Amino acid sequence: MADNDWTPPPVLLAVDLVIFTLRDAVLHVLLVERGVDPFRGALALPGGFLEHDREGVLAAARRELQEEANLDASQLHLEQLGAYGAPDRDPRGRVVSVAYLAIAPGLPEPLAGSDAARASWTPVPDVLAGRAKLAFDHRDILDDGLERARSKLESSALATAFCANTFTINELQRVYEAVWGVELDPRNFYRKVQATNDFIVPLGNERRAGRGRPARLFKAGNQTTLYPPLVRPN
Amino acid sequence: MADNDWTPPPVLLAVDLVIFTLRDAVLHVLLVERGVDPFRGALALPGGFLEHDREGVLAAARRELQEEANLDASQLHLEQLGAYGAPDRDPRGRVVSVAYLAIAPGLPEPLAGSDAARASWTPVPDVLAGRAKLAFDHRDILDDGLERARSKLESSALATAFCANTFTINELQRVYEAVWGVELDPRNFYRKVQATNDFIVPLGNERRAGRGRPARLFKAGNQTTLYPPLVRPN
DNA sequence: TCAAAAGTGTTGTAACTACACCCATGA
DNA sequence: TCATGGGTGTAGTTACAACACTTTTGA
Repeated sequence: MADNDWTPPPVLLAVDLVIFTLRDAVLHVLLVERGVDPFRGALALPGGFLEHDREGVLAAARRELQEEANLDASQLHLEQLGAYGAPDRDPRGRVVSVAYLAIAPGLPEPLAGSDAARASWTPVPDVLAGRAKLAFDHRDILDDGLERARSKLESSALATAFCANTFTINELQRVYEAVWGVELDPRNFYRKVQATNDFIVPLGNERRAGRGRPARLFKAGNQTTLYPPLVRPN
Repeated sequence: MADNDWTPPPVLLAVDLVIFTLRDAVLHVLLVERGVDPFRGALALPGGFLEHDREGVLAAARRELQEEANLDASQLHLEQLGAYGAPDRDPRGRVVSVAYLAIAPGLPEPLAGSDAARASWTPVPDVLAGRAKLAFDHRDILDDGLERARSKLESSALATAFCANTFTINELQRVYEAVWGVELDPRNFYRKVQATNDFIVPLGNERRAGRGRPARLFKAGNQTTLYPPLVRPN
């Protein structure tokens, strides 16, 4: 912190959100179509500026989550990714953005709510393959968010944030497979997640899904760190 | 990114640095004594405001590293920790700070250079035990920086950033012990670091240190990720 | 009775902890 | 010749990938 009376240049502060969910066993990210220049018509991460100078950065992230995605931050996993402050990242002027990573369970309906009209779930593989171009440096932010999610699946119980209140072990496995982009052995996965103390807790009832043996239902346990970790292949 | 023409409130943007080094096998952090209110006389992380509105956040971190610590950023490990944006974190007004973690090799002299006069290396255990109080939310930032360093020692070659160009395996072990706050078995450590491909490379020569068998000298290899990781006990 | 999904057993191996032991040096 | 620190050998253990196998269901 500078110790003199010189006044530093103000910058505009924004928050951007990387919101992941799983839809049909594919990882999706919420993107909005921009209605104004720059990058009019391009896709961008949802986000916005701080509303007033008493609003905390985390509070702004929660507000945008509600406004742009109609999601309740208190029900979701939300963590900071970092600040993006390259001087030329926004052609309009000096904007520094603090990015957040949010994880939502798969939702039956795409989205509802006023501001969320332009928002849509986009398959992450489409973005990675370059089939969906992002505005500003949002591709970098998305890459960082994806890497954060991938690495936190290894050592934390983050995967349960992708699931509904109750889920089967197979559903949990699909989370790992979609985020990591790999296939896992269901038999080894089955034992590994159950061996980790209080990662998932059985509910006693089962779910019949057409054919095959019914799967036991689980809910998320209280454990936040996974020991031993589930290490991704490669 | 908001799509309207309303002008958001500007905030002041600062950078703060968590600079770690090892001195006499104890982890130290660089702290400066504040010369002005608020928190006059208290200790704080080195840092400062953005100098002009074309200065990138990373560039500001590098500049502060040079000005306040007389350290050359191109020689050091420097990575972003995150943004600290609680609305009441600075009593002077709305200041959002982007924190960086820097790792410096143990230096023979404390520090030299004009602005660095008030800066001094403080033992991290003193801060953790509450024997050195920090201004603002700098204690939180320090905690986050320490946790980041601890976890990156596990899976990256960060430990070599604490060492001089050439070092012995024992010196590398002291890095792990100081940062993790544990004791490690030197015989297992010896093999583990050498088994990791291109983590450290032997130089062929040795160092005599008074008594005992001379130790082989190594330099950092090109490997950045450690596989298998060195996992900390507990 | 067959396909599909859930769940169990077992083998071989990588990587680790713990500790006994030997080597090279200065005092 | 002893203390000190460098370096090697090895037994017991944990965790895991790979895959054969059994169980339970719907069609």
